[in-house]
Amino acid sequence: MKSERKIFADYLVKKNLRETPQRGMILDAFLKIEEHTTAEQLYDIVKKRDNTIGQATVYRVLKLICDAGLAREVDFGDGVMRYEHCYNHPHHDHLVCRSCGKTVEVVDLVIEELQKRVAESFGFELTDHEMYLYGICGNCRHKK
Amino acid sequence: MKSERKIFADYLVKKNLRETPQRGMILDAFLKIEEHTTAEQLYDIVKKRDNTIGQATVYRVLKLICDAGLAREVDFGDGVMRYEHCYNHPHHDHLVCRSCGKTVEVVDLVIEELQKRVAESFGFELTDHEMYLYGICGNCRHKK
DNA sequence: TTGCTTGCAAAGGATTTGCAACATG
DNA sequence: CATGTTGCAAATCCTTTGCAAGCAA
Repeated sequence: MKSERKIFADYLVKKNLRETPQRGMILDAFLKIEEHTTAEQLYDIVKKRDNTIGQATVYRVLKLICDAGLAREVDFGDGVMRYEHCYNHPHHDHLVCRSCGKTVEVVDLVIEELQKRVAESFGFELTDHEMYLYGICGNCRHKK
Repeated sequence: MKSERKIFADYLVKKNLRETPQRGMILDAFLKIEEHTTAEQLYDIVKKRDNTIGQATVYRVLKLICDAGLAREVDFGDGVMRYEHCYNHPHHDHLVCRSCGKTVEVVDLVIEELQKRVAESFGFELTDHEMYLYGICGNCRHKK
């Protein structure tokens, strides 16, 4: 958490941007949440501490946090962008329960390697990928 | 194309929905396009034949076409939903060029199998998945 | 002081919906 | 005829932007 704040501060300096209480609060709130968050959830949290804050600021700061390499956008295709921690949190994909929404982070190195090969076999140089596995989790299956 | 129309007609009957010239036109236009299409592109095409048609109708019919099993939504994450043929067009994923937007359909059975196993290893029963491979295609790489 | 930041409200873009007029079976 | 269906415009939803006032450096 210390180093994240430092990274953000350094990022602001490097980009000639300013440190403000709003930016600090939003970053702290984001760092405190371990799960995926939406801009609105973050806004609700921060508003409790300072009810004059605007949603636009949350959106703007979230963008900065991503830019600083501390967050990453995750799109589950439900129309709302989610954000997850990026620092000390290497690439991974998501397994999502269609029933309860629970998500699990997954990585499979063999899949990653095969993706690269598939891309290459079509003459593409793979830059990144997105993979969402949807299913029904054990809990939900047993409830039925 | 014959059978697609038949499938759609059967679907309408089964759901107690009606066959209308608009639905026919939109389905035909969709079937004629082999690439991914957006509602707006389809709207532009259909409007040439009948300029009184409304966008809402296109959106509504596109939903019916998906429901009938003839189309499938594809989300490249750029804020616009695309639709692709589904009939006689088995599951596949997409390889997308970050530079020119060109897309290639890909399938890798080993990856598919591994996805299932990864899900199972977390107690999930895989229902479906989405995989988008992003990269730079050969053409774009050589231009630079 | 300089010019980045903020909150507000309005704007945006894609998609959906309410509704009265209109067709289909 | 009873219901679906349509086009229109207004409404949504999430996110972005313009702007004047407010702050950081």
